[in-house]
Amino acid sequence: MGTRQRLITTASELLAEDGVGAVTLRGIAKAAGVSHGAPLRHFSGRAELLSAVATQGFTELLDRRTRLPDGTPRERLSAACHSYVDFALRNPAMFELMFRRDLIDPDEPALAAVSSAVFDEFAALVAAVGGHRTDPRLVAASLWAALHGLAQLWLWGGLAGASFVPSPEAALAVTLDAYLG
Amino acid sequence: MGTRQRLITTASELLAEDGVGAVTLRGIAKAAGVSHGAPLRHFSGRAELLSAVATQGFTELLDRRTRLPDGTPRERLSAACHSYVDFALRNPAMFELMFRRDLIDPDEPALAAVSSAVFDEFAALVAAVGGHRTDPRLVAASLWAALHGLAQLWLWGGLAGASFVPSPEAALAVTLDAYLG
DNA sequence: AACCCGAAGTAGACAGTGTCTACATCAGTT
DNA sequence: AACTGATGTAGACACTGTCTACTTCGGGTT
Repeated sequence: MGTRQRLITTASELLAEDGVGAVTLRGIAKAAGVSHGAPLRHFSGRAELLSAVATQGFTELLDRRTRLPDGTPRERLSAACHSYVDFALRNPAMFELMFRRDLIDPDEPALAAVSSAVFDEFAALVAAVGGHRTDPRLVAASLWAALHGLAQLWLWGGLAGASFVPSPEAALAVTLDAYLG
Repeated sequence: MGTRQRLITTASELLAEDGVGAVTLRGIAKAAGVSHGAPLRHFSGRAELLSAVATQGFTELLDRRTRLPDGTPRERLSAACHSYVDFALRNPAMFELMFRRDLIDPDEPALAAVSSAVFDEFAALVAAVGGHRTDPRLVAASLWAALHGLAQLWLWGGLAGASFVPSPEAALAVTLDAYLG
């Protein structure tokens, strides 16, 4: 495995183990067994390396979409929604990195391609269900945002101090009921 | 105005002007006209200062809730939803700071109090509308997450590269229609 | 009045960060 | 054989947050 790929792999491992704050260029280099300047021979800077890591995250998200179980369009859409929230809760650091535009470069071609592919796939699932009053892609954007906010708010622990703490599954059920019920 | 309050005010101004990345402890001190070590006489560290700034953000959010126009419960809830997204889009840096748990301390008493008050206020608005099949607070959590995700996704520009770019107003309309329609 | 003491501010230091530059190594081409 | 470009190293620089002396100064106590 070349140094470039090992840097990406090492960064992914550090990310999963110690969180976004621990993913430092020098730390990655040390963990990969190279000097602190070596990463700059393969990436223009930290943003480009982390963008490559985030691209892997979006790719896994896309893979989950293509491996949905058979069933009615509605069942497939519901499974995709569960899958999105499940991915975020299982890989909190990766999920955070994927939407931290101060750490990654959203204009990175590979990253932009796979992230918009994720949206297009999702929009196709929404369109397949049908029965909407407006453009399915508009509904898809709204529903995706709802899922995204659910994951984000839950990871943030924003409701931890409130008087009422719902489970993410229960909140997701309400969300799906609102859109699909 | 005491130094402590001036530090908070200066930090808020820097945040609004130059974004989250520019809000550095030393930069705040310089802009406030004190030495780089002075802030530590009033705050235990960066997290405590930024938590105070974020608390002001949540307080403004709460103020918006208490100044909703008269009308039916449904109209008031709709106005609150618009207000939330509007706040996020108008104050992107503040909105980002308010949910960056690596920069602030969510357990800060004042911050935890006002943020959960925002949720409780919102849950009360949802409950006033009525007609839900489940606990209104559960619906409130789901709807809040939808609004939050909408603002977040829009600020992130995640759909900028996609083949279809909806306006935030249109997406919000779909969201409200799903929950209230 | 003399003393003290704690709060507030300053300046310096330290480790850590991303990035730049000079240098070394080494395989492949001409 | 000599050059060349890619790859890696080591050092430096400016910047960050935080810690630790050191000063300054105003208000109470004795």
